[in-house]
Amino acid sequence: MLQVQFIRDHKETVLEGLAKRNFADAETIIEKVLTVDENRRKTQVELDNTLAESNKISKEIGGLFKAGEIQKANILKEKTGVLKTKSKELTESLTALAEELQTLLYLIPNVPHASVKAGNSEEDNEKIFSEGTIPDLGENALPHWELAKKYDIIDFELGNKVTGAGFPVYKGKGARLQRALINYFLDKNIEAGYKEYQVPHLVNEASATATGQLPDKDGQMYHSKEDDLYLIPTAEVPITNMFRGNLVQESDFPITATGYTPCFRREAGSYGAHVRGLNRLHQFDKVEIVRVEHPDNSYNALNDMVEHIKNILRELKLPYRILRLCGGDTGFTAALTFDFELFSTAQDRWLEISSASNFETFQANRLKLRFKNKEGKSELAHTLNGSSLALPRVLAGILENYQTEEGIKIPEVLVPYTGFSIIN
RNA sequence: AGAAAGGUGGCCGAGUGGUCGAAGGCGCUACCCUGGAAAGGUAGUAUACUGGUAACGGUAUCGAGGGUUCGAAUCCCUUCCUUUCUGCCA
Repeated sequence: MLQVQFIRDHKETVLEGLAKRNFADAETIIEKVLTVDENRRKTQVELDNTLAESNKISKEIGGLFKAGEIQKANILKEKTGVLKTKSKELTESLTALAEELQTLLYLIPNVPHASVKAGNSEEDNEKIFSEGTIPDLGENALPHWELAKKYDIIDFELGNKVTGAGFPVYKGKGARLQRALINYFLDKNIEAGYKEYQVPHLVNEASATATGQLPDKDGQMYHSKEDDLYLIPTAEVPITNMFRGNLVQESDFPITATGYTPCFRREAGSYGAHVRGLNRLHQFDKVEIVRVEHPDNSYNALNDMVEHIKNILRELKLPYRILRLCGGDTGFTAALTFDFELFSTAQDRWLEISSASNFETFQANRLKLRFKNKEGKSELAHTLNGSSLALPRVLAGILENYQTEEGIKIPEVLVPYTGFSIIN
């Protein structure tokens, strides 16, 4: 959520930013925000004055009662009746205006960073880096879902039976490879200075709202109605919310966190070949990294995160590229996002495996996550997060890119974690 | 799940209807004292919204939301959370 104050002071910047996202009706909404905000302030002042008067009279009444001047007190009492009605009305309109403002602000996405290019879809994303060799697998290369069946390491039908589509069962070496990847990722993150957390997999409404899942993506989360809890779509939600409402010291920066969790997504409305196999699931595993940073340092931090993820993919010897997302493809809450895509040789397409973003103050505003600056004032911090990394597509990439006549080789760095070097 | 007790500022803790944003202590900051430090002394030290160039004001906030009252941290209702006991159990 953007700060009203910011919109008030930097209207043009906001409009230019939203134009890069191709955000419809930006001008209308911003104008409305400004009008409602002005009304809100006016009402606030009027209410404050009314209450001030009422408070003053109450004090006088107290004094009169003490002095035994009951009659005078009773006269004043009548006066407060009018003020009470007035303040009640004003409170109601203030609440209504505040709600209206809030609803409007929830509609407005983050203002993209200066480096973000205008654009509508993934077509307009900029490729800024690529690395790794795409292996020559020959004619007989199989997509991962065929390989999974051939070696009996992932069972989609079994998951179907137990739960439904999009909930695979990992078996034998498949399960061990999955567990190895989780441990490997966590170890890499810890080595880079991230503190490991094990967090709840269900969150309350306040948490889902603070990181921006609600109200924007309501239908995309699994929801336990009875307890009013949401299954997390990403570890970003519980991890970032650990810091909700905090007032930290500048010396606490950088605050870094990593955690492994399963992620649950309803993925309502996804169909077709692009969702085959591990490409899109209702439950998948992911290791996440989160940072809370001083505003002056958040883009350095984002850079660090990108370098860190590069490093992991380099070690795994997987061919990948990095995209800087265009305005239209950048998530609602992010100011700048780098997507990492892995080349799936057998599917002949790029698969998104990580996304690293700086949210600037957009999340911190809802989170009320602040720090004391040098002047002793509290100021919103910047939050960032990234996947390091998402499991299923990395797994798919390994299966596909490392397939040989003899079986699927395991990347060298993973062998100490798996305890075997080939799946055959 | 049932019963009881409780939720007050960065922390501890007092406060059961009136100048209480809240005693006292700890912590923190500045200054005094000191060769330096400790101890001691003095002062300051919540957040949000809002008015004002500023100085300085106003309003709200004692878990949250309602209510009673001229007036609520204090009384009533709802709700959430914590602790203890009982129950259940990985």
